[in-house]
Amino acid sequence: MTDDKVSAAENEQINFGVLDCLLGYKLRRAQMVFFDSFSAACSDLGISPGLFGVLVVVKENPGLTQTAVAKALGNDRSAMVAVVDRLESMELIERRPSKKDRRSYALYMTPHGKTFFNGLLERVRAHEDELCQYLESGEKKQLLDMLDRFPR
Amino acid sequence: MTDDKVSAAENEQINFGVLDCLLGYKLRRAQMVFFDSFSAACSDLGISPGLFGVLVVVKENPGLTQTAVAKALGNDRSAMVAVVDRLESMELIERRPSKKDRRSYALYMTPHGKTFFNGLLERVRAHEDELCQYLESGEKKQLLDMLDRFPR
DNA sequence: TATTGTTATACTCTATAACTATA
DNA sequence: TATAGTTATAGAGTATAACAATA
Repeated sequence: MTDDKVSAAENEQINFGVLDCLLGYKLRRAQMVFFDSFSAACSDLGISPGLFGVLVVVKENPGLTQTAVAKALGNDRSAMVAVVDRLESMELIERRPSKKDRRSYALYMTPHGKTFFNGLLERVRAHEDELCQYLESGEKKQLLDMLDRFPR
Repeated sequence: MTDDKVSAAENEQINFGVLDCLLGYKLRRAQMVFFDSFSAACSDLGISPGLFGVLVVVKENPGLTQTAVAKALGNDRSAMVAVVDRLESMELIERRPSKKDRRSYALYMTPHGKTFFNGLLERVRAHEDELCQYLESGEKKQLLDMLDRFPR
C-alpha cells in the first residue's frame, strides 16, 4: 500500500457523533490514559491503581477494618480479601487482631511498607506531573473540583 | 447500636491523603458514577456504555469494518466479535460483506436500529443532564475540553 | 508477508450468595 | 438478628496468541 493512495475508509476521520459531548465517554477515555500511565510507571513494583488506593487509606487511617477500607474506596468487602492478602504477602501492610471486636482485623502499614510507599509515591507523582503537562496553570485544581462534585 | 454512641473508627472521617489531589483517582470515581448512572438508565434496553459507543460509531460512519470501529474506540478487534454478534442479534446493526475486501464486513445500522437509537439517545441525554446539574453554566464545556487534551 | 474476522484462553475486576465466628 | 471476614462463583471487560481466508 502506498502513502498517497489509501482507501477512503481507512483514511477518513471517524465521526464520533454524540460521544464528543458525552462526559461519561470522555471520562472513560481519560481514565484509560491515566490507568495505562500509572501501570507503566508502577507495574514493575507490583502496584496497580487499586492497590495504591488501599495503601494510601491504610497508611493515613491506621487501624481501620477491611470493611471500612472497602467502603471508603467504594469496593465490596469480599474483594478486599485478595487485595489485603497480596499487600500482606508483600509485607507492606499487616492484619492485627482487633482488641474490641474479635470478628475483625485492624490494618496497619508496616515499617517496610512506609519506606516502600515513599518510593512508590515518587513514581506516582512523576506519572501525575507527566500527564498534567496537558493542563494550563490552575486547571488541575478546577478539574479536581469539578470531578469531586459528582455524588457517590 | 445507638445514634449518639458509635465507635470512633466507624464515625471518624476517612483521610484520603494524596488521593484527594490525584487526577487518576478522581477520574475513576467520577467515571464510576457516570457508569452506574448510565446503567441504571439503559440496562433495561440491554445497552451498556460500551455497546452504546459502538452504536454511535456505526451510525455516524456507515460501512466501517469491525477493526476500524475497534480502533476508533480503543478496543481490541477480538473483543468486537461478541459485541457485533450481540448488536446484530438485537437487530440494531448488520454485517454486510465488503465488496472491496472479501475478508471483512461493512457494518451498518438497521432501520430498526435507528428508531431504537432515537429512544436510547433520549435516555442517555437525560442521564447526562441529571449529572450535569452538579456543574455550573459553562463548566461542562471546560471539563470536556480538558479531558480531550490527554493524549491517547 | 500482512491483514480480517474469529476462536480459545486467560487474567483482572466486580458483584452476589452463603458460610463461620463473633457481636 | 446483625456484622466481619471469608469462600465460591459468575459475569463483565480486556488482552494475547493462533488459525483460515484473503489481500
